[in-house]
Amino acid sequence: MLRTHTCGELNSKNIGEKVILSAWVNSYRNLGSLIFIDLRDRYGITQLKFDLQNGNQDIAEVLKSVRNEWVLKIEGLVVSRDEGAKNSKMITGEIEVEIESVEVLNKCNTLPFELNEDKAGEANEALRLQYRFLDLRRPKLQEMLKTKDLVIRHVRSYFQKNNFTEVQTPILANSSPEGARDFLIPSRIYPGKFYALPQAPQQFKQLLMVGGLDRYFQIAPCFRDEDPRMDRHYGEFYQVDMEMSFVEQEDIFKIMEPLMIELIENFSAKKIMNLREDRRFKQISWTDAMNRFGSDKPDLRFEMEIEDISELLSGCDFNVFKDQLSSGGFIKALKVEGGSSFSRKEIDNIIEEVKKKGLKGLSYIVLKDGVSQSSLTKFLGEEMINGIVNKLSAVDGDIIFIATDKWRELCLAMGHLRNYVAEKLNLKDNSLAALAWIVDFPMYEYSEIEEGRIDFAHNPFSMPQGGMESLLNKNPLDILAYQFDLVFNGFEVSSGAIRNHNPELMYKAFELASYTKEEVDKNFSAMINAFSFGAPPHGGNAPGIDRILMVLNDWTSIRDIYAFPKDSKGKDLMTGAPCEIDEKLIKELNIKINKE
RNA sequence: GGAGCGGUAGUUCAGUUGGUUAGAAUGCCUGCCUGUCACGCAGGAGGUCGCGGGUUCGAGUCCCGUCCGCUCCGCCA
Repeated sequence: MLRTHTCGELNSKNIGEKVILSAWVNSYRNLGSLIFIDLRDRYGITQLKFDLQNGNQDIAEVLKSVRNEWVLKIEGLVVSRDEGAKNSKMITGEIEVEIESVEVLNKCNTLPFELNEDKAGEANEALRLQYRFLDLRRPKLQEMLKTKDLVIRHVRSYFQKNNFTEVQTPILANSSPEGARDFLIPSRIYPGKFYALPQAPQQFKQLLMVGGLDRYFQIAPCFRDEDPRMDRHYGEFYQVDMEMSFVEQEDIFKIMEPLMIELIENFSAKKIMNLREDRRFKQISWTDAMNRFGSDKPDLRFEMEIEDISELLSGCDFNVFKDQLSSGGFIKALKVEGGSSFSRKEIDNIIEEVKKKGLKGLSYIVLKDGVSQSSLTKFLGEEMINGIVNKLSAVDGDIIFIATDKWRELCLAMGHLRNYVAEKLNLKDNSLAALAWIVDFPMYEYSEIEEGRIDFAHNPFSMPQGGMESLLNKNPLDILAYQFDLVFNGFEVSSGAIRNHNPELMYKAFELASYTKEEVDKNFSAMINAFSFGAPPHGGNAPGIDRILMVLNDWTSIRDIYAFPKDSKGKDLMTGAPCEIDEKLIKELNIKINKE
């Protein structure tokens, strides 16, 4: 037998028992004639002791040679620690185990980095990734994997309770022309043809609705070959994918909201704010979010709203503003409470920061010692400056930032400014959870690739609000979609939509984005064909499980949420993937490698 | 593809205006130590300062190139 107990469960009730423990050496303290060894497993730490002077000398010799992270099996007697030798910080601190026999189950090389980050700081991530199996021994990562498991269990049981069926959709799927870059898999049986790993089970889950499943969910792997970000893991990630039939947008919200609240309450200490009176989530239209917060994923833990002052300055003589207004641009302002204390250098840094977003300049009004100072005064005059100050209800001690540009660029730049300043002023309070739905996304936008062309703003499969009538009569750029995101502390944690289930509507929707019927048939034949066999109205959404965990735990890197993450260039530093492949296999797949 | 920051002992980092033999903590090795719990004390080993070139009497430090990592932009409906 290798163990009778784990290292986290022995206490004063076990005093007098003979036990067997097998685990890792967390640390050892050789006092000369007495040795203490902390034995660690997933469950905790138990202190072992042995009298080197008076005890069995064979055992003493073994114990003296023991080093960190060796794997030991010991048999011993649970004894009470002397008063004063008890350790209240340890769960097992009332007792210790007197070693009666020891077996070294395995030794350990000198570690490539300190497992205890208190000793030399947390090691370089690349090194930790290379030795991920060691990194995983640290309590922090043990805790993460445990929490992730509990969250997924919670999600599963929630959907099962609500009559959803979990279905596994294919991993070997078709390449789709929309969206992200695909991972391709060459077909051996059909030379020159490829499978693609699904970017999301989007099409399959909609086909499940046509198949009458009514309520589907899956902890679904998704694959996208795009460069990573701190909140975006390279290559693969998991979504809680769900879809429902015979529902409107509100029905999806009503299923998702209690789940999100449960997750936050069960798996974080965050206090949920920003709820409506009826405990429902607030909804902000996309246009509103852009105008007020300069982002389609605003951080709502703090107020600080952007104000439009275009009208106020419509008669101004300042050429920069005048020109922008006359060519359809806007002027927006952001008040930062207490911002008058920013130094000249801090303000310069802030200006540099928003210039990264394409803004040509940023003006400001400082309200200090009862007067307003601004380089704009000589262009706008006292009266207009006062007008701006009044409109923003600014008081002494505040600073107002002002910028002008085309609407979209201006919104995003002001949003970046809002975020940057909030971080600087520590307004992002991690003890809070602010969620909201961003709704009414535009269906179409001007293409960024081709001048004048209209393209889908997001998902071509979303239902346009107003249906066929909108598609026929409205300016495409004014058509909204039943498409929504869930934002949580400034992160987009879910994205969803009511789908377009009507073939005629779908052809028309694609037509407005300059797709011919032939192109639609070619690329989306499975969907369109299925929808012409009595597809029910349906919709759903897909929260990113890793991103939610990241936000819940205030982790600053999504890689921390994976047992075996890729680095930011898509490499697995531990296994070496991706790697070169045997010539034979390549030949069999009928592909050629161009090694230029 | 572009930008910013970084790369010095096994690990985490410091290293001034270019100037003697490149330091600290921790880890590793040896010795001492009976109540430690991040044990303590004493000693020791350990460095191609990412790599290549250049400037200089002299380069970890300055310049050029290059590789690697992280973050951001592009990209990701």
